Amino acid sequence: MVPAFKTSASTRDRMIEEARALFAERGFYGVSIAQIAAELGLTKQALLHHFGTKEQLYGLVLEQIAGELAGLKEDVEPGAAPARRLQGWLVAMISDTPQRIERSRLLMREILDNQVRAERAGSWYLKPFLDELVTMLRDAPGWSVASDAQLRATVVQLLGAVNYHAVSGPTFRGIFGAESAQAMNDIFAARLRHMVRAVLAAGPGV
Amino acid sequence: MVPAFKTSASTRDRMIEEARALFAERGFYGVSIAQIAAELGLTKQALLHHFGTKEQLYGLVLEQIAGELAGLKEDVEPGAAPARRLQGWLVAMISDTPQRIERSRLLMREILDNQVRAERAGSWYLKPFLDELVTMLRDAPGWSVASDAQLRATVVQLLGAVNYHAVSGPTFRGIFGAESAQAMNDIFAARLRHMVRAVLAAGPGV
DNA sequence: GAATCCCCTTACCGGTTGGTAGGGACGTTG
DNA sequence: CAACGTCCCTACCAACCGGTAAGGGGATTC
Repeated sequence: MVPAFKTSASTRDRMIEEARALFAERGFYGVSIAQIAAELGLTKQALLHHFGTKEQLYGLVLEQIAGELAGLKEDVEPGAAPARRLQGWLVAMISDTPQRIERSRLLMREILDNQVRAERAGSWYLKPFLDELVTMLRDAPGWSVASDAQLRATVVQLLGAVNYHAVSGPTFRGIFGAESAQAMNDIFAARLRHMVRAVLAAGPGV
Repeated sequence: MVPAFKTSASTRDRMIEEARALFAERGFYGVSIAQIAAELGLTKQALLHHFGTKEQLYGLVLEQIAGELAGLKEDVEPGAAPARRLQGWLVAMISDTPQRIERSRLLMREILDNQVRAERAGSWYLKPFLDELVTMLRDAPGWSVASDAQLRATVVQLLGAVNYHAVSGPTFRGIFGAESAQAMNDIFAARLRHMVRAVLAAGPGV
């Protein structure tokens, strides 16, 4: 009986996956490494064996997410115009796959916490991603003359709407019920497409 | 020497104030009651004397915020048209007074955490506030025919942009520097006004 | 078959967590 | 002056935190 790969690699991946889910759900300080390990039927020392410290495990989760974000450029309509691709990317981001919601939650938590844990090694996972969005926006017609501050303010506006929607989804589901939240989700997607179009069309001057 | 009020009330208020600042900065699990007390030169037992448990102290902070949000309706241009007041309120929210940023941070954390701690008594601070915004929007010209889901999706869109901006401010200051962040802030305020105007003018159909 | 490496275990560490018990300083009230 | 309530203290607790030390089982390698 020959396993296709060493089971060790798979265990390590499962650890990162579980850590990602729990960090997204409860935050860095809200989860202990023992809890992550227990979820996989292991002890915390198994985790420490692979990652050394809790901070490093968390760092790997952020790295994984940064990698996903970096790869998004190619994922969404690679040949299309920049404006079209920016829109496609933002709309894709609000689809409610568990992995994407996890990612939004984790990024939001990282934004909230990073000034507290700024000293952590390799803390700046977000900057390349922001720069990428800024670049996509700058390539849109009419936006090449925009200042960096204008581009960033616009990106934050769009990103904020998208991420807030993703993150607040469960809460609204709790408040208003599942079917109402689903209706909200569909309408939000339509509104988002329109908003991106309107923002791009209006240009930086506003 | 007769104090105007018992100093005890003042101490209690200072405790809530300090707890609010620290919970906003580091989150519920990121702060210990001993740290909150130490910031005031007291021991954690002084805190426990007033509030019983850490959860109850946190609950009081949320209650205080809920009270502020409930009072916002009167604060901003009480006589103006609903659309105008909604815009005024959203713009006021992004002004960077420390208390407002704290509030945004805490609300964002609550949204992220509430499904984890949903069982905590009186968890529903957000609903009245959301309902209020929805009501303001429904009173805007052209929006009276909108469905609840349409109104909520729109509110989330606006609220998301505003809160994300408030929360991510420190992070962007860290990434891009203070002066760049300030320029971003000014531009964002202008964009926000325009966005609210555009959203209100476009109506729910989009 | 001995040595080695990988993966994960039990046992343990010092430090911190939220919370309890009890007492003392102080002002108010009878 | 005695009784009492408020406010905050020291002392203490069990539970848990992240991390270290050491070793065992099992496959791989020589």
